Amino acid sequence: MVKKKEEFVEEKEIFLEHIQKAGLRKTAQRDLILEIFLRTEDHLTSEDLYWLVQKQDPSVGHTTVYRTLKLLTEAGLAREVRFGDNKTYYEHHFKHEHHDHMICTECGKVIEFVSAEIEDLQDQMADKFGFRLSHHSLRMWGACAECQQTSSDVHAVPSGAQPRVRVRSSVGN
Amino acid sequence: MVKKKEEFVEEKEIFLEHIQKAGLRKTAQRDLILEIFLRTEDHLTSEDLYWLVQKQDPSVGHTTVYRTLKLLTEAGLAREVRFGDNKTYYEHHFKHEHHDHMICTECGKVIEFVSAEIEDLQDQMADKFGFRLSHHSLRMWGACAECQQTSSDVHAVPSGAQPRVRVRSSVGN
DNA sequence: TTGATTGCAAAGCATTTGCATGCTA
DNA sequence: TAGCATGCAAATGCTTTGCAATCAA
Repeated sequence: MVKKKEEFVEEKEIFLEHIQKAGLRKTAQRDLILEIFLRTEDHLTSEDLYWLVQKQDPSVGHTTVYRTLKLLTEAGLAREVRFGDNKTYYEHHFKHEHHDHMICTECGKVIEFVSAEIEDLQDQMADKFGFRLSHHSLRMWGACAECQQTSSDVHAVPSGAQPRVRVRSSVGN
Repeated sequence: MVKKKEEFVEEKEIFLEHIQKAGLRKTAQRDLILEIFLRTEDHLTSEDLYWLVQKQDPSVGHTTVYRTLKLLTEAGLAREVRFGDNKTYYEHHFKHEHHDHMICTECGKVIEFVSAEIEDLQDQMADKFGFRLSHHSLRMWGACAECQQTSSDVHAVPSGAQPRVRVRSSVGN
């Protein structure tokens, strides 16, 4: 069973469709960038992704990675997130249900969580103002369980790709 | 009754205290910037505030406004917010209870709202992960009631100071 | 063949920093 | 008087743009 060839079929189809609808073209660079992006389950900056792409094909430039990430975002495959260090991170969006982030200001760990209750309240709040919601962002900063034990004097969010802990959770159960 | 002299007494005291504790100095520029910031109930960028300050004293530079806003934030009088146009806005923080933002992507209007229910759920979620929360940010983007009626082709958030609609609200009542 | 795509270098933009001068405490 | 504050210019860091060469359709 040849698994490799079959990975991310759906995502690639979506990308192709988006590209064609917009009258754009499929290129080797875009394919490679998409491929590597999909393989990396992490929060990546354009810079981070650029270096990963470099390993496979040193001829690809910064600009193309930036532009492709924008494309992926438009296509609904990626989502931009910011954690407060003034950089734009990208995460998978397709088939990843909407989630929010808890960011540890000591070690930089990012916990993803899903809360249907919070989403419901948000929708209710929007309704109340006649607001038609397109998207939202909830981030909570603080110290994670581990960092509360180890008292450290490092307070900056470390650079580099942010580890991702994915958690589905509702307050109730 | 001389009202003018008595405005923002508490805020100014807090600022002075902060300044002295840090071994810094009270200056005419800082006083002016604080004064104007406090008088302006809006979401302001450093740039916005700079121009307001310019009107009163053209000798004040960009840098000082930037630096002073940082100071005000440290002192707990201001809070940084971002609405997605890649600029840092500042809003009053002292004696303004924590609130969240609903941002109209058509006209740029910003609605502030407070939801105790959402805050509660956030706290519960943090507890669940042993997270000690320091602060959070919830923003919701969409089309406001007015903009849903007037179909316009303007989609960018307009530049300049963002109008602020302040609303205290809970979903329940 | 046409026009989108690429990569480089340069430009943009918001923000920060170095430094000589000015001014509080 | 000591040393923090200021304002200018220059530097920074991330992102975008102009453009000539390349390449997909």
